[in-house]
Amino acid sequence: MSRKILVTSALPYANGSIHLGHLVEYIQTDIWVRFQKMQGHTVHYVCADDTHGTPIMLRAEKEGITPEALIEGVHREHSADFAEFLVAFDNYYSTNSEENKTLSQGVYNTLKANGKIGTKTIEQFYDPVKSMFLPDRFIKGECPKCHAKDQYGDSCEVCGATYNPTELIEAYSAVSGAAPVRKETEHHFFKLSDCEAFLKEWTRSGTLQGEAANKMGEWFESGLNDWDISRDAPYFGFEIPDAPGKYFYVWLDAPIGYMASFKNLCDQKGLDFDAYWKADSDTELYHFIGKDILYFHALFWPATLAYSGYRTPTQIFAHGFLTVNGEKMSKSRGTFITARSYLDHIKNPEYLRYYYAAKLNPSMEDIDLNLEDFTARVNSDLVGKYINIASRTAGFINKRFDGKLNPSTNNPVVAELKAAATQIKEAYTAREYGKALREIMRLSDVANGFVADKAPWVLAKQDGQEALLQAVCSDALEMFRLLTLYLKPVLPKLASQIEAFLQVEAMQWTHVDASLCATHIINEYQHLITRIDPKAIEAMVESNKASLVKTETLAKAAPAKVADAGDYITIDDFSKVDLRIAKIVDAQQVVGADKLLQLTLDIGEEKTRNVFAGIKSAYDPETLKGRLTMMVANLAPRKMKFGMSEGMVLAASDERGGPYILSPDVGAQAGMRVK
RNA sequence: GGUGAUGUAGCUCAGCUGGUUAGAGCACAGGAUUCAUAAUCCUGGGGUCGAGGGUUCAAGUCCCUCUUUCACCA
Repeated sequence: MSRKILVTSALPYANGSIHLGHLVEYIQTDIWVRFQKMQGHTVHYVCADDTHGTPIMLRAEKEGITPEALIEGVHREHSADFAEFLVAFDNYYSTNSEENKTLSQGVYNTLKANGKIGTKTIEQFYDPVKSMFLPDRFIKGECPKCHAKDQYGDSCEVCGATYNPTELIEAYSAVSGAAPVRKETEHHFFKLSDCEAFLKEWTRSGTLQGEAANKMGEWFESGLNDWDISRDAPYFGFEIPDAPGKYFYVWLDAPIGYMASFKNLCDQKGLDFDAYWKADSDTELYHFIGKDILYFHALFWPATLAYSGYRTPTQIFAHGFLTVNGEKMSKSRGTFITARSYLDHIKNPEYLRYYYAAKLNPSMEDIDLNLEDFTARVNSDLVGKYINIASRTAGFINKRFDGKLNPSTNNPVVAELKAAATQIKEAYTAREYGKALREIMRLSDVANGFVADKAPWVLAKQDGQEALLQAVCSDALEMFRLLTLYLKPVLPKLASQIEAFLQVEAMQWTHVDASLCATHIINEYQHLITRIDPKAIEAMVESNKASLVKTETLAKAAPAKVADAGDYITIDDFSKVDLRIAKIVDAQQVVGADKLLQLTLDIGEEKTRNVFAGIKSAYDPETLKGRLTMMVANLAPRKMKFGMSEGMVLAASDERGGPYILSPDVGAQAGMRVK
């Protein structure tokens, strides 16, 4: 019976590149989707970039572009990465879309009509310079436990303590450096506490893995709190319909992005959206996610759907994280490897797909990418065992029989391979990819054993054994065909090359029962896959270290020589320089200037100062507005091409980089003398 | 700190509801073979199953304590 299945992977945040950790999920999902499609089911696989929120807004600002331009560039990059890793989405969309806006607002309105939305006035940190509320991550300060400096607002990276941003000592805004103030604001909440009975029932209905259900139990025990779903302007996202200046928290519209992406696909393909999302839908809906976002997908998401009139997910499949060489991915060790870097060095994405598949199971355990093991395993399994079966037998068929096959009837090894189909199918279905591949490799060993046993190279030298030689090699290629079919969800590109080589149609699971029959003609065998050169791995790791090492080397470069004895100045000499803390009230591009920005500085005088600073190469004017820095206030005014410059802003630079303007510590005020 | 998971041969991992001398692949050693872009086949060495205690006729598998690593704490 053909099933109708909608599958999603979590939406990657449009704030960075896809790396090997992300790919665990997309490869896991893609394999499952390809497998289900091979079964003849109707499957749609959708995803999108998650584009909203403060980090995106601030990054765009820092880069001097609009958020829309930022996410468009990232979308292009992400799409290319996924395509090259053979992750075959039926639609890869964006949460910043009309469909998503309409759906999000619709969900909100229905929740509200159902009495599930409330408002509460809360107190939050506010950046008075930037005029915006600050997420915890953007508040830094001294850890209240171990007194480490510059720790984030939620936890300390030095001692591991967790706390509220209110507990930070000498808190400051990571955006402007200003001391945050407490400010009241009204927020909208989704009354999750009202949904407890529903969620307890839903959790128990087979929708979650065992470990995930345990985790849920823990959350139920500590009690469900209402969920804060609004954020104040400025915020990059969707405005709440009946609350001007309030926006949906990114985590509200992100999962709705699954629906929006599918809606967009429906409009392209003429599919029935409601058939998949209406409350009593008989289609299946599966979300693949990382264990870190279980909370959002197992609590908020089903509750949101249930109380806004939609169906809930059939199952949530959570996976663990990726470690590299047994440790967390690390930039300094060169193991923080981007998808692009892998493609540049290793080139073949199917190696990684194979390795991940060999490691994946249905649990939430972390999986390890051991680079030596990766090389050994791919080379041995794929090249040594699997491909070798064709490589060692196709030559005889091509050279001696013009590509014509003539298999035996009743080969027991072929029968064994066919009999394994059910077991392999069950393993894929249950996301037991490791188990499936172990079985397939065991069968490859059996096939190689068959070839060794029949020794076609001996038959080839004996007169009168032509028929047997042809049968042995034909049977080996039939085994190769079956193995390829079993591996196709994992190695789709290689499988299609092999389909061309064997001259067979695109393989479906039912083709297990087919056979390469007598007189079938195959193409000339060409070597399909090469071994991984360990040097490529080394080069990849090195290049990911590169940027960091470069910085280190530069840092070690001799700093400018400070002073020779005799070149000292006196304190009086120094006092001649009137250094002041200046607030950058305004910053503008200077038309016609290559290096200059025009700054309007407040140093506590009645009038602001106009200063031209040669920092255009390093700063976007927008990010400077509101910042505090330091200037020389008593430098003689100088007429420049673009106007009068009434002072000088100080900035650091040498061959290692720059210019970097200075920032005073928290507490400094515009106009204070620096001495 | 609390909670969930995790620790099985050098490496990466299987071991279902407890049941004969604990398995696989890779790596390693010996042999065979030479069709295959050094691939394949056969044989072998190697583990007090994180530590300690308990339940049981019987525990890697159940219970308790400690410990390793990872994650989550909205």
